[in-house]
Amino acid sequence: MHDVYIFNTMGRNIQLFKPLHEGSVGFYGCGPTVYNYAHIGNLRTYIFEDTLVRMLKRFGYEVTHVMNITDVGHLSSDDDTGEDKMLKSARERGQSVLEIAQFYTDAFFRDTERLNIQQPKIICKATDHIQDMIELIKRIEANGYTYFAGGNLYFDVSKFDRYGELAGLQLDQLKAGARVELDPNKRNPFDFVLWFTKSKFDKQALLWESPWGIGYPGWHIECSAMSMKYLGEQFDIHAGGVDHIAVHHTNEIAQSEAATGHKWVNYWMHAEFLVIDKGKMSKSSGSFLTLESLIDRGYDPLDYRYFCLGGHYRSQLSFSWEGLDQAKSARLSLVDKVLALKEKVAKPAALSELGEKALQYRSAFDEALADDLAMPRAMAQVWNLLKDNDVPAQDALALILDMDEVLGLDLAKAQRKEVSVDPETLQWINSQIERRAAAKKARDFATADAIRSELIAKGIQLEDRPEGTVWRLHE
RNA sequence: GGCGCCGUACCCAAGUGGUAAGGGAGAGGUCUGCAAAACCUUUAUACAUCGGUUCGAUUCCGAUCGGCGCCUCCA
Repeated sequence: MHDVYIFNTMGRNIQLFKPLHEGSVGFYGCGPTVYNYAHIGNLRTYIFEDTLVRMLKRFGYEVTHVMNITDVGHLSSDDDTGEDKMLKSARERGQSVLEIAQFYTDAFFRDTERLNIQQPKIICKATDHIQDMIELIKRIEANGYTYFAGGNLYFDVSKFDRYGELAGLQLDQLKAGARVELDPNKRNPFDFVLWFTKSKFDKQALLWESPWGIGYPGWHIECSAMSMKYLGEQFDIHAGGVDHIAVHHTNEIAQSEAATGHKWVNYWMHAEFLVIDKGKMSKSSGSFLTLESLIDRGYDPLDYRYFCLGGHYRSQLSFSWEGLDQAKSARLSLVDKVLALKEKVAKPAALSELGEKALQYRSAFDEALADDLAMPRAMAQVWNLLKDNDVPAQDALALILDMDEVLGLDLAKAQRKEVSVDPETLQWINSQIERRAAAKKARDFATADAIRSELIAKGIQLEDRPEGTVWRLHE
């Protein structure tokens, strides 16, 4: 097992990762609220989490990855003035909440699959765990951390000493929320709702019985309840986007530890934003790009995955079409190199028999991974390996495929796109190639070049190799 | 108003107290009838600005300018 260092938001420094149970990792990643499509900024975070899990597995850990699906309780604001996002979406589209949730859940996993993101071991829906949430809230209440006001059960942050530690919040800066419309029921602006029974919006189907009345859970409680259910009352790593630090995760910590009386999560990891036009991508600002829209523009989802691998997860990454083009070129080049290696050697070397040079690259690659998931440095090693002519081809192939277990670029399955061309076109192309070969033989280069031009105009690029002419689709 | 982050070549992006990884793009070359592909070489004399600490700073400290994020739903 390899030592792994990660940046812990709690403490804001890089720490040696020590799992609760040797050899295994309990990992909870905040999942999507399924009221709309995920945009590529959201997807960056899931690519990060996937890379993290792959890295831990590479170093010998057994990872139990849990992800929630938020299909209720996530309000458009954190007091009772907000409307539930799911209900709002359902109302606007004239569909049931169930239909909306299912539709966008499917869309989400279709995206993650196309990005070669491995499915979490456990995927849990909030609506399937209402009872777990109620039980947890009862514990919080029994421990004296709650109060009931205006029909809702609130968490009283003043009762929790360490409130705000994750984000470095200071409770005495209450006026910080001056811009926000305050919920008059709250004793403290940072208090948050555990259970709603009252809201000005029509709740219809999404209501459950509870000790506090018929209603629905606050947003934060689902992550506490479900993570504890599947990972235990204390577990190793909890990850999400940086936007969750100050509110969502801060509140999760407060309620979780208020319920159990002990520490909940050991390491907090947060992915920075994808920014576009000097701002984060968001559903409201109009800068909303889905994976589908990238595909429509001719990109492979893995181009985007490669793009994300180019920046460190704790740094904002600037998205631009030019940047995506660059990632696409680089990825295609990588695929070409792997294909060339595959053509060169019958089969890759066994990892246990790698030569010294290859082992050096492997070691440097692993060092980068183990140093807070430094993917840009890891990628540099990939390229250094591929450029080094002193590494035997079978070693290089074995190692690049080994590295790809973490990169997730699907290099093992890499193949030339040309295989998808229909037989008729194929026959035509081959006949053109034969005509050109004949012209070349007769030293009629004008005709030969004309044929080549005609093909390139149709997106077919010829390559004269020593063993004969081959072609490829040209983009 | 409070808290935090960032500013590295044409673009994306690492990194270090002792003068800068990698990728894309560009340039030159080898090969080729010519291309393409491949390969080779090449592309940052002040790493935003101004001070300070230091033998020495891009890397540490302070200020300034610019950008971003969170504090409000948000990955």
